[in-house]
Amino acid sequence: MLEALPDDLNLLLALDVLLRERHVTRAAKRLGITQSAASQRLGRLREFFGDALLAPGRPLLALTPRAEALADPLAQALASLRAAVQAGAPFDPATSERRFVLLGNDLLEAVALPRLLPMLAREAPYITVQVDRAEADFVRRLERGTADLAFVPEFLVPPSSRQLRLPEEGFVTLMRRDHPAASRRLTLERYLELGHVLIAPHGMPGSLVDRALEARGRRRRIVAQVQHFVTVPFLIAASDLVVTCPATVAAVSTPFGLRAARPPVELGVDRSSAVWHERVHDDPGHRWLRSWLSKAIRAGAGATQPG
DNA sequence: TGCGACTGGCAGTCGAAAAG
DNA sequence: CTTTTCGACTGCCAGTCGCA
Repeated sequence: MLEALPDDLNLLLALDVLLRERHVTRAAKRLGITQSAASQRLGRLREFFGDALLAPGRPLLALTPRAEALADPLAQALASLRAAVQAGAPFDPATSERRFVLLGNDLLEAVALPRLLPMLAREAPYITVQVDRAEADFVRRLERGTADLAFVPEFLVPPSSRQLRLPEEGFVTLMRRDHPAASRRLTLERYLELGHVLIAPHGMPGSLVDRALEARGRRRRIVAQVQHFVTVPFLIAASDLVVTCPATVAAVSTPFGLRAARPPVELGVDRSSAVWHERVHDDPGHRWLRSWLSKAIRAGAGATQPG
């Protein structure tokens, strides 16, 4: 009879990594073992499950149906196990070698990391932080435990999730300081005559501005669409294009000497949240991360307002 | 009975070579 | 280029034996 679990539970850790990477060499690096050792673990897993699990493919190995069926339950089980182990263990930031995975956009990297990293150097020198792009599957990644926190628009937060609301912030329209429109009040008619940059992070729902304009039966001319916030100041400073964006973008654009104007359409405020899964709510390490986040938010409150 | 030394089996690692 | 296989080596662990 097939045993329920392999004798060596490290095999399941290896399987989890192999199914994620779909590449024996890369999985070996992540596991901290040699490629041949990873290959041998895969061999034992194949024998245990009586299935190839990973079939030859390019550029990545292909998951068999059995492996597809195993991937999610295995990831969730391991995530629960890690959470259980971590919940029972004291968390000391001074000695912890934990890695936190944050999901967000490049603005998170530009704004949060410069505050976070000096604090880590001071209080938690062995902890590492990885920022991945927040995409439509962020809920699944939190569930699976492959991410710790996601920074997303509030309307995307699932009702069941734990969340910390980030400070609301207004929108501004940015243009270069000597832009022909910079010296006059930005009316709706003038706004619609301009060429616009649309920031549309990959995989996330689209533009608040265009929805607001559409409600009034108007349309703007989008000349360029980009995925990243921090590249926008370069575009704006070097062209006659304008961008309408959260005020934080203006705050990180200071070196470019851009002019921030009040958008001529009512956009309300930008509401975002930091979201995490119930499973890690009581985890001491996760609590520590969130307490830092709360402090950083309070310290950084009061973003740039349009002038 | 407890302790330390020794031994054999097993699993894991590495480097090299073969295969696809 | 990547994966698989093979042989040599190493470390761990359980079992055995001798000794106090």
